[in-house]
Amino acid sequence: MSASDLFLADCPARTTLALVGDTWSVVVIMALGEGPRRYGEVLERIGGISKKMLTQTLRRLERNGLVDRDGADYRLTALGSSLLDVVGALARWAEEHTDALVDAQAAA
Amino acid sequence: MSASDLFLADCPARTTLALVGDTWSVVVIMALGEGPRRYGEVLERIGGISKKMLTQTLRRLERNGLVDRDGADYRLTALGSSLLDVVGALARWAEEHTDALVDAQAAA
DNA sequence: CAGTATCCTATCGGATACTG
DNA sequence: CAGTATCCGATAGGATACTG
Repeated sequence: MSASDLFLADCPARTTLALVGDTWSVVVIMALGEGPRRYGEVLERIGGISKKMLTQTLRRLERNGLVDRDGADYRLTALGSSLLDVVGALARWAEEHTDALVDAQAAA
Repeated sequence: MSASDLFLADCPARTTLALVGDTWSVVVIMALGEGPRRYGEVLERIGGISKKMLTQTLRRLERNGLVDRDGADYRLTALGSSLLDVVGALARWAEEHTDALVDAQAAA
């Protein structure tokens, strides 16, 4: 079914998955999904992120072509926007199922 | 728009996001999405995963109510299945946009 | 077969202080 | 304002060997 098999070790899709496999990428993408933002705006929008991690996350997203940068102005690229939908679904799931997750943890 | 705001630092959805914020959770969920599997089957299905990480990932998913366990038989719970759709979309995105990602990295 | 135990390195991520 | 530099602890993750 899949052209490239996610279950293969050398599959590039694995690398791609790793892109969102960290604490902040998803949240930063969501933040920029609201529109172009300046560094300081993103920093304020996202509670708890440090300047270090914000810079680091933005640089990686930029390096992977998901974010476009002009000085301190950041915005999603077309590629980044296409990820926004997927990531949005993930965030929505997270928000909707938080109770169930918390319950499960408590029961364990 | 969102009941719980993903951008707030103390939002439980953040914790939930962290659940898939690692290398293996998504792949393991995809693997179990194909049906109930035994430990060794999952290990063989997923290239490159170590026994240590498989066990660790399965335990965490179990603790969070996404995976049900009976001895060495594992399967997704209803909650886990609901995540499968979302995670599937993510995996599909990863597979579809691999080329663009690779190009972007090369250009950088 | 299904793990556990141990060791090791790399990365994650926060705190703080500094710079142009 | 928009970072960079440095230090620190915690976790991720691989390799290998061992156990019932």
